[in-house]
Amino acid sequence: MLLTRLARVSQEVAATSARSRKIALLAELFRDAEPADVPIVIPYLAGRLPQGRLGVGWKVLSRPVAPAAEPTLTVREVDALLGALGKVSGAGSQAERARLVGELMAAATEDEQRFLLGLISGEVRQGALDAVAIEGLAQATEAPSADVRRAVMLAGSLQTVAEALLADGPPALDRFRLTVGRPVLPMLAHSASSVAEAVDKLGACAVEEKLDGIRVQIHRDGEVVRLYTRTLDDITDRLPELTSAALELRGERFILDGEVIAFDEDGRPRSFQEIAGRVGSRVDVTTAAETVPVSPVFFDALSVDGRDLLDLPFGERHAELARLVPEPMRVRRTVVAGPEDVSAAEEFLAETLKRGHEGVVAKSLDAPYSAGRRGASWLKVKPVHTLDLVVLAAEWGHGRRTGKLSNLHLGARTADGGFAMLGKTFKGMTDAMLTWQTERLQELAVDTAGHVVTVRPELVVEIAYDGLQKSTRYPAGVTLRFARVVRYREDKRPQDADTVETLLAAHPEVRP
DNA sequence: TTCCGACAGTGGGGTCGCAAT
DNA sequence: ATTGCGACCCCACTATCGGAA
Repeated sequence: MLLTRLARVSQEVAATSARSRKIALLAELFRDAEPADVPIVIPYLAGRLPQGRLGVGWKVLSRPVAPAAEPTLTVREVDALLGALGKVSGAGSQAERARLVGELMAAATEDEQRFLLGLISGEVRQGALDAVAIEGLAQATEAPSADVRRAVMLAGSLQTVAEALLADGPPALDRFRLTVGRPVLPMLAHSASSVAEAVDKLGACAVEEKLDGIRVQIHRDGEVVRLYTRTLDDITDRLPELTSAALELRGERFILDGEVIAFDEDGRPRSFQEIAGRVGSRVDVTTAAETVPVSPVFFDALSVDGRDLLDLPFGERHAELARLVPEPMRVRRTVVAGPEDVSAAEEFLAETLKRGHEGVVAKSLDAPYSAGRRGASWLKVKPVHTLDLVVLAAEWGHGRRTGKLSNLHLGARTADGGFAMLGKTFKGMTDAMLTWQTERLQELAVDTAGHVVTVRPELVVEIAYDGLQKSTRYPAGVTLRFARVVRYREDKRPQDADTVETLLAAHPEVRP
């Protein structure tokens, strides 16, 4: 199949906003793909490269290359070239990668270049990723979409399911079962603004500590243990403590879901930054393990002794977990009967925060494990802090925010009467706010060159954030975690904004 | 008819590791 | 040695479609 066909379909998919139309367009293309093209065409149209990342980013992609006049590239040629690109390493590799990208782009027409650019940079912006591609695949093969989706979650890969399905038809879906050693996409949580709201929605539920670490799925088959992250990367070699912990458990074969965290000498949880650094360390694992030893804390069991527990209600899965995992290695929790019990849940949240954790997750006791989905049966509750900060500058947006000032630079007052930048945010704005702030900030602009518009520090904005963390980037030595806009405070003047001093006082556990 | 779940998009900060300077 | 870049951890929120209520 020619790449130009994919580029054209991707453009059509992007042009329509109707999801049903996107699905139909993808299905038509999938039907026409030759078997050898399938493992390439499916991920490409889901906006992803089968090779994953290539070591090529904006720096290389932004170099313009004269396009070819006629479309001649086949998807298999492109795949072969990108495959080679991903394998380049060692000295001179950056130049070699740039050369290969240049070669590919020179062989592509203008439309194809645009498509390849989006693909390699991970920004296809066609309004269809895996979930829509799954629907398209289901339509193309006349398989029930729920079955296809389930198979993809269990395989952890759209591509393998697509190949099997297009080769052998719907019966091939039966081959995808929960298997120890093959990671499944983890279940995710929604947010609730309070414990009361969460308990109200769920009724009888477990309220569990929410630990601020790294999600881990642990597989044991006899003496073999493997660990996977939320995105199904294998991190077994980086966390030897977890392998030991898994081997000490009573079961021989199981899949558990949990979080990796670390404690300091006083038994307080270490900061997310320290844990993420540890999990990210690959080269000198021994030293990293001595500096920041980690522990697993489990909260769910997906498979025990070859039995698939995914469809069991959470209450029953937890009973299995409790049989296998001793108390200290399980997440702390309390069970509430319903809204009449909300004070117990609130008390548990207060205790959890006192122990230094992030918040709680309320989980319905009768919900199955919805792999890969952000089910409404898990609701996280975290305390939210707010500040009044001053807008120091704004950046022009991309994609659907093109032409709008989007990303705000936020400052707090300093002792000398100036402002210290604490970070940026583009979150929480409605379209109306984007339009309004684009106009207002341009009135305040003092420097409009480049993609950052610097403004007079006069506009006060209320910002919500999850916490403070250390920073080497910002002048106060700290930055806000997950900052988002609540509303503009036109009733406040910049001299009414919060100061760095009060911010630091509110978070005594964080020192710049 | 209205409501709500699921999705895609828009990027944020930090850290590590590798290659280039 | 230091710097720049890319990959991957964590994440919030809004707009929109389309099925459920």
